[in-house]
Amino acid sequence: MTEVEGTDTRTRLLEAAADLIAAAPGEDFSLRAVCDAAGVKMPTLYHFFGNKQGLIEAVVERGFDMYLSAKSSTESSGDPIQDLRLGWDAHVAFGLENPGFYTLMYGKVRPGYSPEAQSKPSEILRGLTLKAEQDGRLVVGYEQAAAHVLATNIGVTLRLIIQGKNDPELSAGVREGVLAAITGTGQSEPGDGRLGHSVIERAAANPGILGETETQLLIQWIGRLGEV
Amino acid sequence: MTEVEGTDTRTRLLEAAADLIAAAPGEDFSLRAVCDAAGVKMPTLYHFFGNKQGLIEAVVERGFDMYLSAKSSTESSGDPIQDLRLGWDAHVAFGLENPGFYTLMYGKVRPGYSPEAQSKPSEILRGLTLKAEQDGRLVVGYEQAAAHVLATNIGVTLRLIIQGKNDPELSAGVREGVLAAITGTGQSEPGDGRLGHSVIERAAANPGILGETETQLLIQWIGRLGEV
DNA sequence: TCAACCTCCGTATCGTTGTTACATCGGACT
DNA sequence: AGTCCGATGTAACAACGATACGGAGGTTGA
Repeated sequence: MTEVEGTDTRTRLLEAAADLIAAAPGEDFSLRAVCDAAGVKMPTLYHFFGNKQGLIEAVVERGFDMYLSAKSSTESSGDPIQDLRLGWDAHVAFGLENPGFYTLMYGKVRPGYSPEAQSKPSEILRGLTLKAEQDGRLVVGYEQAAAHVLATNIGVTLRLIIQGKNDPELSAGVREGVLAAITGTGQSEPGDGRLGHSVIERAAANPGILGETETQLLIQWIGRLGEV
Repeated sequence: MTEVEGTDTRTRLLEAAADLIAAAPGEDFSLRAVCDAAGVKMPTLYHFFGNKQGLIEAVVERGFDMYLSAKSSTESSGDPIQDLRLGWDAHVAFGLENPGFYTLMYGKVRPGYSPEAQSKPSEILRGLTLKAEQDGRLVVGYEQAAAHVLATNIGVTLRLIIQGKNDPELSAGVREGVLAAITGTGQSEPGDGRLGHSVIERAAANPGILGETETQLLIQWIGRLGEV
């Protein structure tokens, strides 16, 4: 810009690239456009990022940071399954709000290609399923459960991005189906250590029936029943 | 070329493009390479396909034909749910065997972009879920069920392509979870009168755990959950 | 102090890409 | 025979990613 530019060049390039990507999702943006927006020539960009892929990865990493900071603020209900639910919704919401970033992060499908930054959210997800497993809530291994959740969560989000409009019913439907599948809801025998899980799942899946506080209380009470 | 060329030029271009795409998934192939492989100059390609996108769409359409012919040969069990299962597996198998085609068909994620040829398989899918609905097998609308199946099926397939190796456990797990979700099997049905009985009995048997009023409230809430 | 050095950045250029204007050839129809 | 149209080639364009090269400015070390 003609104004003073307090931010350093690298950051300016990164933000310019992020803007262009957000404006036109996909990776079909021009490095020259990025340089123009940042008020710099191309070798400068190459100096900082090596090549286009380097710039994209830096942008993606930045996107994941945004995603994680947006996610970490809304994820700690105590109940791991409920955390999975919140994480699912946060994932979908981020994808719909930032389709440009999201398609770069999860929409690029090449065999063997998995951005470095993807590992962090996956780690968090596995942490949640591990906790759920330790609580005896899963009927499949925690890694299997995490893969199950991840694949479907991405699938739904990409689908929603493609069709442009959000579809809470689809997202919630798939989400509950997935959670039911990994928790074995409906197949649990009384007294097998998973007391009341179907009730909890059902209540949490439909917060409108009981209301948020009642649902939370219900989960808490059933937990106390199970402890004894 | 020097050899005889029985196939017509358009087909040769199509096959050359398909080969290049299959060799290096994605759409980052050169039109000149296609022309060289087909023994033709570029204006010929433009004469038949207009532009690169046109060529890609033609290749995609060809891919869908392959997919459908591979699918239709293994899909008629009479039972719509079982057909969905077979269709799911055929979908995954095709994606893993033809990642190049598949990523072009379903891996391209741009808001509002949906290849023409995609509508055919989606139509078939909706036909199956409609039949299932008419048979009274679904607990959600057939369109919702179809969207549910499609999003997860694509999600799993893309995931398997990315991680290179097949994972029948993941595919089957998600598949059964999805089918359970749309058919209602494995989940406690609304109004089946059994939701939370073990919880209620335990609470009623031990009024000291929650206290009288809480227990009463719990029973009431679970009743409301079951009514819906 | 001064020369070596490193970071940052511009000039100019290269090879490749998608795309198009224009010309050519050959068969089909009138 | 003449005209038209589909199919193909020649040549060129602009935009792209990438790179070789050089220079300005500050920092460092003897």
